Amino acid sequence: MSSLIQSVKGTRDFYPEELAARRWLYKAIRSVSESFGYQEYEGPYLESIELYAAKSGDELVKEQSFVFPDRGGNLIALRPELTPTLARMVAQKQRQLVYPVRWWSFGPFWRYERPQKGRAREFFQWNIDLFGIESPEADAEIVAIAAGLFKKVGLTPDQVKILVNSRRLVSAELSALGIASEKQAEISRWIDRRAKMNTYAWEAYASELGLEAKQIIQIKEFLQNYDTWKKSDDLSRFFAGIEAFGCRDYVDFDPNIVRGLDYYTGIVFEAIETDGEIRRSILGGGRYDNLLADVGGQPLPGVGFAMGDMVFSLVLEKHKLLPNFGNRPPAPILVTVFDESLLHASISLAAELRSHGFDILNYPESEKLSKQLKFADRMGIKIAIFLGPDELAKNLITIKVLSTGQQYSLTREHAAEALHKQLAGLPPS
RNA sequence: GUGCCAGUAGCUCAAUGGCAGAGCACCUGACUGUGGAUCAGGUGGUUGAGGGUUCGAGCCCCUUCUGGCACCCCA
Repeated sequence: MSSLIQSVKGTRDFYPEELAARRWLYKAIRSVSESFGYQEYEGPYLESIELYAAKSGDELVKEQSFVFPDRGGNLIALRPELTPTLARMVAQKQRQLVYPVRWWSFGPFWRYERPQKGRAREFFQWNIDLFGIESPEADAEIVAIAAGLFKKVGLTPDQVKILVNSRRLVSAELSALGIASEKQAEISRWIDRRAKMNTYAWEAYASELGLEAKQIIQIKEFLQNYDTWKKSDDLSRFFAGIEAFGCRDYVDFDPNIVRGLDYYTGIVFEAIETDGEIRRSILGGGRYDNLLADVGGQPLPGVGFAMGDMVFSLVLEKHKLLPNFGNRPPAPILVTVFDESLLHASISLAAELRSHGFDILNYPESEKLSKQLKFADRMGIKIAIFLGPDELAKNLITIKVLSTGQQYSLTREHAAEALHKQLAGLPPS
C-alpha cells in the first residue's frame, strides 16, 4: 500500500463516478452556452511562455505556472488560463471571422499553487467570450449566460449572486476625488483588499498610498452606496438589459467588486455564494476592450468570464444539486452463466441482444448464480437473464427483474420486444 | 513561497510512553437454478515515509510527503 506511487500533488483522479459528475457539469455548460448561440472551441494545452509574458506577466507566469524546457531549450508552459490563447486565436483570423464572435470552451488548466479546498493544481475551467460588440447589452448577455447556468442547475438567487461593478465608474469617481489616473490601479487593488483586512490596517495602508483623510472618507462613502450605478448611463443600460434577459434577481450592483486582473476596462463582475460559507468566488469576468491590441491584433472589444469547476462543484454539493452518480449501472442487463458448458451459449445470447440495440453485460465466467446476482445487484443492474438447461431445451430465456424479484420465461424470438417493454416500464437510474 | 492543524485496516474512527482495536465494507458458509435481510466464521496493518530519544514509540523530538485551514494569488 505504502509502496503505491503517489499521484502528482494537486491532481485529481476521476473514477467513473467522478467523471460522470464532470460530464454532467460539462453538459449543463454546453447546453447553456449553445442556448445563446455560442460555438465551442479549444486551444492547445501547451503554450510558449512568451504568450503569457506579453500580457499576464508577473506572478501568474513566474510563480504559478508549470514551465519546462523542450528539447530545443524553449520554455513551454502548461496553460494557466485561456484568455491569451483566445486572444491569439482571434487575432490570427481577425479579418476572416464573422462578428460578433461568440465562443466557449471547457478544458483543463494548471497552476502551481498550494492546493486547498476549491483549488487544485490541475482543474477545469469554463471560458465564454463575446468579441466585437461594445454595448452594455453585450455585457448583459454575458452576465445573463452565467445566470442561465445557475438557473439551469437549480441554484436560486437566494443562494448565488452575480455582483457587478464598472471600472469606468470607479475611475470617474476616483478622478472626481482628485486621484490621478496613474494611481488608480493601485487604489483599486487597495479597495479589493478591503474585505480581507481589518479596518484599521486598511485605512493605514491608504495613508501609505498617499490618500488624504478626506479622500478615504469619500471612497468609503462610495463603497457603501449601492445606488451609484444609476448615475452611470452604461450601468443603467446594463441593468435594463439584464431585466430584459429575465435574470435581474441574480444580479446586483456592488461598488466593492474590483477584480485583480489589469486588463479589464469596463464592467467587472464575480459570482459569489450569498451566505459566504464558501468564500472563493464562483466565477469572474469583465470587459477587456484593449486586450487584442495589446497582444498585437487590431483593436477589438471583448467581454467574457471564466468559471472553475471546483468552487462551483462545492456550491452545488452544498445545496445538494449534484445528482447522485453512485450506483449508475454500466448497462441495464446482465446475462448470467449457468455453468462452464453454457458459457458460450450465454455469450452468444448477449451478442444477439446487442444486435437489437441493447447494452448488455456478460458475466465473464461460470460462477454460482448467487454470486452473479449479487454482482448484478451491486452494479445496479435492472434485469438478469438466465439461460440454463431447462430454457435451452425449449428455446426459452428467463428474465428476472431485480427491483421486484419477478421473473418469467419466454421464447428467444420475443425476447427483444419484451426487454424493450420491461426497460421502458422501469424507473430510470 | 510563509504560518497553523491533521494523517492508525478499503471507509469512519478508538487505543496514560507498555499485547494495535471497534463498527461498516469485503470473503466463506448456513442456501448445488436466484441478489438485497439475518446469523456464524474468516481475511485484512512496516500506525504516510525516514531518522532520533527511550528498557520500550501509534503517542515525545527532527526531517519529509500528503491533505485541510489562514496568508499570497486567483477559477
